[in-house]
Amino acid sequence: MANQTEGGSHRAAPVHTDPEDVSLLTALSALADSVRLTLIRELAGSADWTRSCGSFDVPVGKAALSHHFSVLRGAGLVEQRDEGPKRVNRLRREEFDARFPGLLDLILRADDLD
Amino acid sequence: MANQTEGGSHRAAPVHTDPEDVSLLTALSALADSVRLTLIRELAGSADWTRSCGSFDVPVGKAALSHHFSVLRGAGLVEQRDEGPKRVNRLRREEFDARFPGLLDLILRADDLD
DNA sequence: CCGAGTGTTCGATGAGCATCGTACAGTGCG
DNA sequence: CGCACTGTACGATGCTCATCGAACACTCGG
Repeated sequence: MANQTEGGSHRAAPVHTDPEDVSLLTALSALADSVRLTLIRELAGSADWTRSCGSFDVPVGKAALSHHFSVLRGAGLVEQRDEGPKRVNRLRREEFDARFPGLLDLILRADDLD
Repeated sequence: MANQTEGGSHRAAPVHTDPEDVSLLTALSALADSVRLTLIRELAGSADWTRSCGSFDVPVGKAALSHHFSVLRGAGLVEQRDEGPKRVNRLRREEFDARFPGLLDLILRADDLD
């Protein structure tokens, strides 16, 4: 069934995955990409719901960017919400950390990527 | 015949990478594979230098197995040594943990892979 | 109601990589 | 020495995935 609650948006709601349902392999695969790593780290440096998808400084086009956010949602790392014409993001810190303790901290603490 | 000293082996020594020189992306990429994850976990359940490469229960041929160990070495996760005709392995727990604190523990503690 | 801005979807493309089979190179045992 | 065992090197193959361009959908401000 569609879970389209209140009758505000006529837009396809982003599909989220609960971190509890994410396998270790899925989580690691989602993190093993430089673009997604950058997204997560930039997101971690901003307040929740303040960054739209297009506001990130990554060297890929819109289509690829949309794909990356889809992967991040599927790994339980990012939550999205439609706000006007934009889709704003939130890093699921607590939830993801409960499933994979320390992993997110490790990613954010690292000083070099490549 | 007892153990061989420095001048004994005429065999190509395995190329190792110090965990300190491993990037986060390289580490995550190495871990984001079910076969390698299995190798690491099986290795963690055995004493150091007791497991030869062929002694692991993974559904791949010799060639692929050799490749996986090469990746694990390159990520600073595994150390290898030639012992007679076999190549025995050791999980670099302390060293890798010093570079990426908690990551290895997380991998080993996880109860499901996929 | 139109147009600018934002993001998704679709099909195609290219690169990387996991895998295999085979040939090759050491090692040690009989 | 010759042979079984172990692992690596190499070339080929097939699949996954990151990316792009273009078309489409939705929102909001004139």
